[in-house]
Amino acid sequence: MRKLDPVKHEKKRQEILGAAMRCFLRSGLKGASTAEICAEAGISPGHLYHYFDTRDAIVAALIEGRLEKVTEQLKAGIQGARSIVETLAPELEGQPGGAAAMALIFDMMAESKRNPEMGKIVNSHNRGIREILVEMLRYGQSRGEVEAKLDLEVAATTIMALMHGAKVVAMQNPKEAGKAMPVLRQLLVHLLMTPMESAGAEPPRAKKTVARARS
Amino acid sequence: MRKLDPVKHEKKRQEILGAAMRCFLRSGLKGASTAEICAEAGISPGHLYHYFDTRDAIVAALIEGRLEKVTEQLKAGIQGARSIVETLAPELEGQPGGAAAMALIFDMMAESKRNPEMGKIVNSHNRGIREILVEMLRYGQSRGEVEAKLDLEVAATTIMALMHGAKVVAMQNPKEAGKAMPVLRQLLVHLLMTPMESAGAEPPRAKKTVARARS
Amino acid sequence: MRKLDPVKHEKKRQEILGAAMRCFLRSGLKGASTAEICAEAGISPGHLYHYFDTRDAIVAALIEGRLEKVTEQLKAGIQGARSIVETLAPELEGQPGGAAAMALIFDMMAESKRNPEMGKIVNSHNRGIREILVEMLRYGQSRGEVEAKLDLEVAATTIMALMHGAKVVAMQNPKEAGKAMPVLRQLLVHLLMTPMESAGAEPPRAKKTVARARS
Amino acid sequence: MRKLDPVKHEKKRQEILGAAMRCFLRSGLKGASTAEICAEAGISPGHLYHYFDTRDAIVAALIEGRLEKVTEQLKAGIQGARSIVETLAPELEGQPGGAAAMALIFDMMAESKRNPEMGKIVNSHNRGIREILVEMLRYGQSRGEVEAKLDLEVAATTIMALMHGAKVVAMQNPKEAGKAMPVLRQLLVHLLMTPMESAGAEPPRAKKTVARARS
DNA sequence: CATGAATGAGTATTCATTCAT
DNA sequence: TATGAATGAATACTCATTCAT
Repeated sequence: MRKLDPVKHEKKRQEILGAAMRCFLRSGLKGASTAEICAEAGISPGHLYHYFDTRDAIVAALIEGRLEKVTEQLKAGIQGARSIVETLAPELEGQPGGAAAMALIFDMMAESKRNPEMGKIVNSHNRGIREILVEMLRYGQSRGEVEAKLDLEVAATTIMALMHGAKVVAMQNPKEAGKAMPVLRQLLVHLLMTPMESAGAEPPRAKKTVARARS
Repeated sequence: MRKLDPVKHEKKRQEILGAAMRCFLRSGLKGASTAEICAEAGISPGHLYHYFDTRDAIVAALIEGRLEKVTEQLKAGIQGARSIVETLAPELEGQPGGAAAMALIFDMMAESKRNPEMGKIVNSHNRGIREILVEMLRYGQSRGEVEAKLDLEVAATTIMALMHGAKVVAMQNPKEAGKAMPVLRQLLVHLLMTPMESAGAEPPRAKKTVARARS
Repeated sequence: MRKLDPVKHEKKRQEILGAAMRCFLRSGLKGASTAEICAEAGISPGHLYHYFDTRDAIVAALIEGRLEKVTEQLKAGIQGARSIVETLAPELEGQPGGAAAMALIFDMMAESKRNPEMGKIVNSHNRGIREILVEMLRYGQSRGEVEAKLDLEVAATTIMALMHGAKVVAMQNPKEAGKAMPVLRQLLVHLLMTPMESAGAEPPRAKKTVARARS
Repeated sequence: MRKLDPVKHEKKRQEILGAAMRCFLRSGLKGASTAEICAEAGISPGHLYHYFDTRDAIVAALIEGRLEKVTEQLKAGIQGARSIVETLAPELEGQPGGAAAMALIFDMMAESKRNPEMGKIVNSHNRGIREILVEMLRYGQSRGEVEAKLDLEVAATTIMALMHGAKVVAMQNPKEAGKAMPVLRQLLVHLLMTPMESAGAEPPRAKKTVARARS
């Protein structure tokens, strides 16, 4: 008798989160008020707090959810045995939600720099994504898809930069960005595959080698 | 809004803009209130409206100023007869203002997607920057620094993606990003030197070089 | 509000009242919310209204209960055949609950001035207490413990003033108040023993002195 | 040009405080909302915060003001060369504002137990009042109006208890309280003047006396 | 040019209470 | 008997902006 229906509760929670997402897409992370969210969700202002302690809790849940989704997609890509480039290609293109979704992502990034609570969430997920990328690259190395001597950590960071950069230009100018995507893809290929001329001589600390990064 | 002494007026205006910038860096584009700005600028709330019709006008002026600065820097670089890579290198690295400055840039980008007024400003400047880049690349071609067959518009867009991507990772994880910057630089070199149409072709210039990263 | 098992119902009611009292002591009469009370009582917000029609009903019940307790204590004192001074002495000292309990009493007194419903309750109990005191004094007269000519109604009011005054100083400054209590007790003795009509007369019983207090 | 008219500012501030006091008298310290206060003062909700940082700041200012008034009255009394009893007599009677004013005083006392900020204010003023009383009593001793051996600190505390007790009964039952006031006055006289029988032998620590107080 | 008084809609959040289950 | 979903008015407080001086 304690919890009559935790399933229903969670369902409503997700419903509200959906409404909140629509509001944030429409009005921005700071621009959407609790009133707007309640109206969108079709609930009373007080009722919102039955599901979330705080407006920030909604934002946090949303960021977390979004990042989890990205993580899952990457993970799914890695397990799908497709080539790394094919797996990452969609990330180099626009988001499904379009410009608004990307604007929201930038809102979130900016917010995570100012609100330490969200900074933690975002940072932890960034780390998670980089780990996935590293794993993906390592697997790529074992298949010969990725240059063996590549410093995977640094490569992962670089890939993230490519992904984010692609998103920015996609947001600002989708048309031009579309044309640039194949180029970005070629840069990605180049990053993964660069043939090393100084191949013969690899000293333990790899003097003339490529993509050597040290933590 | 009448100005008796236009010089002094403009000076004060810039002073206020400086104060506003400090506030925006501190509290975000939406987070800084006019009250905060007035306090920082040492003026009364009413007086603010002698210099700006609206809070948004401050934001617009600030965005405009910031973009003009970037444009000028690029222009200065092009005229300094340095190589393209050298000119663009600083853009691949962190901003002077640090993470806060980058967070603010993302605030601005997000805002420009939602506020059409600012969208216009940002778009026009984006176009300006791309034109500068194109010009820069064309000049590079004439010097043999840039592959002749490169589609300059597309290359410019790609460069902008690299620049933005670098900023994002620099904001989120300055340490790792520092290591990735040389790699991004190598990708830039590759972009300029490679005939991108011939997919993944053999780059004759990628000799001792590519993607060597070292902290 | 229907009660199937009146005994159990009343038991639960008292349980809730206890929880409410703890909340009121902690957060004040206005400061404690129904939510806080429900949490403390371990029941759901809706369930509270099976036992009380209104938040005010809880307050009323609590005031009533508290006053009944005081009344009973006084009655018990009177029947215990102890001297009046001994019976009243504890009332001149601090409350068991300490400062919080006294603060709550003052909350209640203030509330009773503004909420007529509670005013009635408090007034009726005040009258009850005065009657008890009068009865007590009359019995004291019959034993020669109380001056025969004393106006008992007035004396009872005065005693109530002493009791309340003691509580105030005990709440505000328990340390100093502790030293003043014996003095108040002497004033009580003086009140009972002196024919008050003869203004400032020579008190034959004030032998070994009054009001000598030491810091 | 800095401050156009600090006098006007202070005047308005006092005006608002007056309105707030009326609200607190009407609805209680916790019961009066900022909206109610603004309406009573005839200002907009936002404007209130031009004069006070916080609702609590209003309460604090009000408590402080009220206590200062009491302090001044006592001081005026002491300097007016009237007898102590005459000076204190009005304090034993009802407040000018009637029951509501007293209810508010009890609200304040209760609040000062829960809000440390106000606790400080109230405590400091309580100390101030006790010091005035002590001074008053010392002066009385020099005039022979007060028994020489009286412990002035303890006597002051006792007097405060009488004053507060008088207020409580005045609030709860003004009619009966009116009759009791002369008795309280006699108790006060008794407290101040009690002739010590064990007068000859005053050991430093007052052995055989009565009203020996010890914590 | 400059002040600060003034506004009123808007902010997130809390509240006592009701109701379907 | 008991739950927790749901309400909507109320809470203290902030905001960009206007205006008389």
